[in-house]
Order: sequence, then structure tokens, then C-alpha cells
Amino acid sequence: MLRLSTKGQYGVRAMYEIARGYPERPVNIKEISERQDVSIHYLEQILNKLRRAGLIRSVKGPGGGYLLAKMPEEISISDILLELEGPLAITSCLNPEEGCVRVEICVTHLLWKALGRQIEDFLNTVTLGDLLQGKSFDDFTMLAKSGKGVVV
Amino acid sequence: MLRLSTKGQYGVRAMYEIARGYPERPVNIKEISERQDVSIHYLEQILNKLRRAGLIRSVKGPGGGYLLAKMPEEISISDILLELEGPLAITSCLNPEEGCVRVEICVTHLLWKALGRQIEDFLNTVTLGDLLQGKSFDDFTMLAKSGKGVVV
DNA sequence: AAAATACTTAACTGATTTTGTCAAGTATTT
DNA sequence: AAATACTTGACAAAATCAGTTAAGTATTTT
Ligand code: FES
Ligand code: FES
Repeated sequence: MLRLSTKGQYGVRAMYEIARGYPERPVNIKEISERQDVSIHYLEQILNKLRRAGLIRSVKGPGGGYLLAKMPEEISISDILLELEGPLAITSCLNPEEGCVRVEICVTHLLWKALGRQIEDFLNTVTLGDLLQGKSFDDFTMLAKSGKGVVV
Repeated sequence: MLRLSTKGQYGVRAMYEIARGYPERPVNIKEISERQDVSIHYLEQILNKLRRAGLIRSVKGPGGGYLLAKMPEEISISDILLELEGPLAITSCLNPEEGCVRVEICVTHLLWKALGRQIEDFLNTVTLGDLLQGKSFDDFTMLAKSGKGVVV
């Protein structure tokens, strides 16, 4: 139930590796591939999307690789997943591109909407910075929406 | 991203229709099919699973149909989805049946685990009773875990 | 007893999505 | 010029999803 695709998962793990080089050291694909055990070809596909989305930039030539385009604290998990998997839409009814004619009379619409908001709040709150710090996320749950800092 | 299957969605909607007959009136498949616009054959498949799981029971013969096996307040959305879509597992690593050898060294494992907990808390908290009452779920989010009542 | 209603079960199939691979580049530095 | 490294698009096997088909069994009403 509610599975995240490997593309999204690999994407976050790749971004973590790139974040480790922040702000100076370019991290090349081979290094990411080896550390996270994901094929180079598949990573190329993933990193390409993330680059076009402006989350990372690339440096060519020997010694090149990928660099974070922003501070780790400014890149949320949501940012990454959005590019790789499209907008969060628990149901097709909630997908702007699909929509649903039953919305007005549907008894579950608000339920799924609330669940989506719950997930979105969480993913918006957690950033690469949190991953770098090795947080446990135990207390993220209820504080996510408070807007204030999050307990470690 | 993170799509719920139609089976799960239809299942919740079907359970809502059955809940409307609680505690006495059996609701037949045809009525559910018409009100929720889901094929009878597909519903049969879904209701069968829910019956074997003990969430509903069936009454045969003319005037028969399906009845809730418990009070609407005692059946959570999580109960329904669990039967139709299996256990919540954002990633295969979190699925008991699959597992992952990288768990110990993985930088994202705790992240997905926390997200899963977030979702599970929510789905465990909402019941058919809430749907019957037409709640908006606006305030469920942060109060889900408090254990106490939920704001309408 | 017969007919009508209604649930039960298993098998099957087409469509879609996921999860990658392959091939042929382009760009930069040493 | 050679080595390194990113870039892009096409392709395809595998898995999952969504739904149908078909052939029942069980119960009540007349
Ligand atoms: S069926 Fe589309 S909103 Fe419920
Ligand atoms: S790769 Fe399995 S836990 Fe992260």
C-alpha cells in the first residue's frame, strides 16, 4: 500500500551523497553509484531530471561531478520527489491533471485530501540538512506544521 | 507519487455505503454499485476480501446484502486498506516480507519509517463513524496521535 | 418445489507503470 | 588528443493494476 517508486528513493539517496560534497566538492556519478549501489545509467536518468529542475548543477571534465544548487537546508525531500515522481496525488481525483466529476458528492474526497496534506507537510519539513545531521525524525510528526524548529 | 489503488478507494466507499445500513439493514451489491458507480463484479472481489477479514458479514436470499460486523466507530480506514492493499510499506525495505540488507547503513531508512508512521497514525485514527458524520478532517492532522478526541 | 435474489470463488486478460538498459552523443580539462 | 564526465532519447522486460468472465453456492419467497 502506498509505495514510493525506486526512482524517488534513489533520488533522495543520490541527493544525500551530493549534499555531502556541499558546498565545494563535485561528486561524480561513479561515486554515488558505488556508495548507494545504484546503476550508473539509472542514476544518469535521475540526476538529469534533478538538474533540469535546478536542484543540482553539474561540472564537466576530469574532477567534475554534481553540486547542490542550494543549501542542504533549502532542499526538502518534497522538492526531490516532486521532480522524480510528479505531484503527490493519493488518488487520481486529487490530481489536477485528472480531476473527478464526483468530487462534490464524494464521501471520501476530504479524507484523501487530508491524508495528502499530512504527507505533504511532512515531506516539506524534512530537508537534506536533516539527513546530513542524521536525525531520527522521531518527533517530526506532530511538530511538522508548527512552523518552528524541529526537535532532534 | 504515492498513489492509492482503486481497490482501496472503492473498498472504503463501499464500506461507507454498508455503514449507512448499520446496524440492521443489509445493503446489497447492486445498491453499492449504483451509488458509488463501481462495477458489481469488481465489488464482489472487494467485498469478498473484506468479509473474509471479518469486517463485514453477508446475508443471503432476497432482501439480503452486507452488514457491518462492528460498529462504524470501531472500523478504521486502516483496517479496510490493510485487507485490500496489504500492509503499508512506503519502501520495500520497510516491508517485513521483503526487508533490506542496507538498513543499518541507510541514510534514508529512518526518514521513510517516520513518514510511514505518520500515515499509519492518521489512517488508524479515522473511522467509518467519522465518514458517516461527514467530518472535514481539517484538524485531524496534528491531533491524530494525541489519543484524545478529534476536533470536528 | 421452483424461481428469484444474492453472495462466492477462481481464472483470465488488457493496459499501465515501473525499473531499468542501451546507444550515441556533447562538453571540459589535462 | 585523450581522458573524464555529463546528456539525451529510445527501448524493453517485468510487475502491478483494473476489471471482466464464467460458473458456481446458498437462502428466501411464493
Ligand atoms: S470519486 Fe473522485 S473525489 Fe471521490
Ligand atoms: S536501502 Fe533499504 S533501508 Fe535504505
